[in-house]
Amino acid sequence: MVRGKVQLRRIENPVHRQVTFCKRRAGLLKKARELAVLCDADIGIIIFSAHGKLYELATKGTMEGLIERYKMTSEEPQPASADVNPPQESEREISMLKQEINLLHKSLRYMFGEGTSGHMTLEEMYALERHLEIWMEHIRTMKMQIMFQEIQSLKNKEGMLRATNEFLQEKIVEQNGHFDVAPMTVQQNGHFDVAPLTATDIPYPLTIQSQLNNFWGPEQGFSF
Amino acid sequence: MVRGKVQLRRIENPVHRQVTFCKRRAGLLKKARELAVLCDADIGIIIFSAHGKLYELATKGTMEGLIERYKMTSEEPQPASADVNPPQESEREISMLKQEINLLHKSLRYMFGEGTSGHMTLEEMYALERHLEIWMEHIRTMKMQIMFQEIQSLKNKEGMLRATNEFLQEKIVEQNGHFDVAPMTVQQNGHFDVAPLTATDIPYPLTIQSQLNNFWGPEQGFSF
DNA sequence: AACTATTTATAAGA
DNA sequence: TTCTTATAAATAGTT
Repeated sequence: MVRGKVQLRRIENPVHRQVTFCKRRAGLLKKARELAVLCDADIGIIIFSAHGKLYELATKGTMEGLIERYKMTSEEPQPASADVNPPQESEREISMLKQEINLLHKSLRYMFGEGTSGHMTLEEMYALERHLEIWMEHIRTMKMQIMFQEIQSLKNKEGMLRATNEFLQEKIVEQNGHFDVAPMTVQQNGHFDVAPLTATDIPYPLTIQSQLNNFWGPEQGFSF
Repeated sequence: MVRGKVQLRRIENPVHRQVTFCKRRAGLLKKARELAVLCDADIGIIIFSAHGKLYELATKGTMEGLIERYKMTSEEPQPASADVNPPQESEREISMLKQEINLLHKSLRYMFGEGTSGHMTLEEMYALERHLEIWMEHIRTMKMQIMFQEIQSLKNKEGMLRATNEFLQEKIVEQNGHFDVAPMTVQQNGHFDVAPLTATDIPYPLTIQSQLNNFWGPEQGFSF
């Protein structure tokens, strides 16, 4: 454009070309900055020199941000491809999602006793606490159901055995006319004391265990 | 500029601003095209007007192509900052993370019976199946521990009561010289049959239930 | 990198 | 928006 109009074609002289590239590149970026300021526009410019060197300008935020916005805007006509956020948004979202997944994994590990809770941060512990409150409700409900079943079963068995004992004792009294068997008592520690008997090493039928296995069942109990 | 130097600040008059935007935008793009041709450069320009309208120029290939090249070139020098992925990568990652979180939430809901499994897709069911396999291992382990404790406790009680019964029967035989009490048997259904006794509505001491509650404990059992 | 003669871009007005 | 035009800005060629 000066001192001899420039032809709109590649400058063959490498030195001339390099100089012109340098000058015009600066001019282009200056014009872009002016346009951005004067007209309140957001401009991103990417320039690759003939040798592949990168020059860039982003008049607002980062180039990545402008690119994201570009993709959002230019893809809108095709609403098929869903959420393309600005990059800070994307990164924040990724970070938050990763955090949540991490917490869920840790929670599961923690719940099932695989992880050492020492690896959790305080923040994670707070979050986990909230989750655990909900889960504890479910667990308590399940526990209560199981307890109820178990208690019913034991009540039944205990009652039967006690009735048998009473019956036998009555029989003895009936036939003997006097008590020489002390009444059986159930202690708080869950052990039985029968006065005239040393209750060590008393054999018991395996059928009891079989029945219990059947009651809990390999597919029953906690298998929900 | 012309007829009065232009201040490098936003043009307040909206009409002037719009006109200037139009003119200078055209000029900028023209300059960019000239630079690209003269100096054999590849240039991409993204312009967002103040109202969000997009204008773009790519002197070689498509804007997407230039963006890809930009990301490749600009990320190479900084291998330190971790995952600044190309946008498809980011989107894919977000999508996958969201999917996993969704699955975990659904799994928890499913596990604790809140959700209707009908809302899960086949893919989710497969993934959940893999998770459940692991969790089932933990649950089974826990169940086995509880079963073991319970069985030990019941063995103890049953053994005690059986010993007591045997002792009482011996007592009777000893004093009577003959059997008129049928031996107690334990059936597969978990009910006791005592020959001379109709075992309905037999009272039992509440201490049994108290002991069981203590055994499971409001803070014991599943409270891990 | 600096200079400068010109061309080019463009602000204001129509 | 587009055209005109006076003038500022950009820059090719030179040093």
